[in-house]
Amino acid sequence: MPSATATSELASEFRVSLMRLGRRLRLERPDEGPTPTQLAVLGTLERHGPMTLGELASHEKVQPPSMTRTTATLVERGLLTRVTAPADRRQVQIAISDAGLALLREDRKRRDAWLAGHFDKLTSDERALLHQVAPLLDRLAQS
Amino acid sequence: MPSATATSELASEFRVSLMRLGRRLRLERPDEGPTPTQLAVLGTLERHGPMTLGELASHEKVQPPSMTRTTATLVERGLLTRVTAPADRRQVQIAISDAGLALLREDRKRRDAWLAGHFDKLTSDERALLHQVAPLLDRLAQS
DNA sequence: ACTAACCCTTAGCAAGGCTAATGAGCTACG
DNA sequence: CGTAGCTCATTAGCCTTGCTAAGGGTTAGT
Repeated sequence: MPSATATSELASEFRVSLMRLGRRLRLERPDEGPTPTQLAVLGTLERHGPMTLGELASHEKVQPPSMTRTTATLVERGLLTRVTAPADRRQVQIAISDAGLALLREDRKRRDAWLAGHFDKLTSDERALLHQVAPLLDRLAQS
Repeated sequence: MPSATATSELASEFRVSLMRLGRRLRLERPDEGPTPTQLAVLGTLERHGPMTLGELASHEKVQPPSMTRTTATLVERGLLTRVTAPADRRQVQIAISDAGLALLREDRKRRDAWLAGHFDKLTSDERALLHQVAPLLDRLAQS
């Protein structure tokens, strides 16, 4: 049974570790390729299909203006398509384009290289741990 | 035995989840209090004791100029002390001040409130999972 | 038909990464 | 010694990516 202190301590260390790994991952970005934020958007659209800008924003835990800008960049590069929703013309439907899909797949091989590389060095127990923890992170992010 | 695809997929989803939770955590910041970056620095200094700016930067996975700026802000607010190292006067010793310690402790209660709060809602298995995974994240960040 | 609510965008700000170039201090070697 | 070169930190300046506030177009409700 964890004491209150232990829980708070866990929360604190966990958060710091999270941030460090986030920064470390950011370092792996090649200069040409998409940024982590952009990649997250592409990945989400690939996994969940087209959605409105607002849905996408709330999914990614950012405010709509931030998503407007992020998607604008990606549309400019032809990686997303963006059409006014026919049913409700206030909304904008965002979808990943073929070019986006291609880039995503090609990029993933390279992008996740070191992470996957290091994953390979983990024991299978540790890998299983990460596998279990990913949805948990999402549940925390949702709450 | 995980296939190459599964490993890469795990890496990818894990990364996206990581980013989302990071953003979600960022939202919890009160307007007055220290930012996540600042808090990470304070926490690291509390846990590991005084160190030079360079050590701190490499510990936190940022470049020295970034750490110069971050610490400058914190020194200005009296949360860190900063003295030229006597042995090597190029170096700067950074330490957390009493005010910094006080703020850190007081703030942790509040800051980690929702995370700890949600931790409390997890099963103890899940909590154990997070406990195991924090050092793992650090190992990945180090590599 | 008017008003209210909603979705997105525009404008502008802050935090916090980065690189490149500079300054100050140490070290090693002729 | 003295100087040439390295190392640590800083300065200057850039970019991304969060945010809020305010505004425009669209829809829905009375």
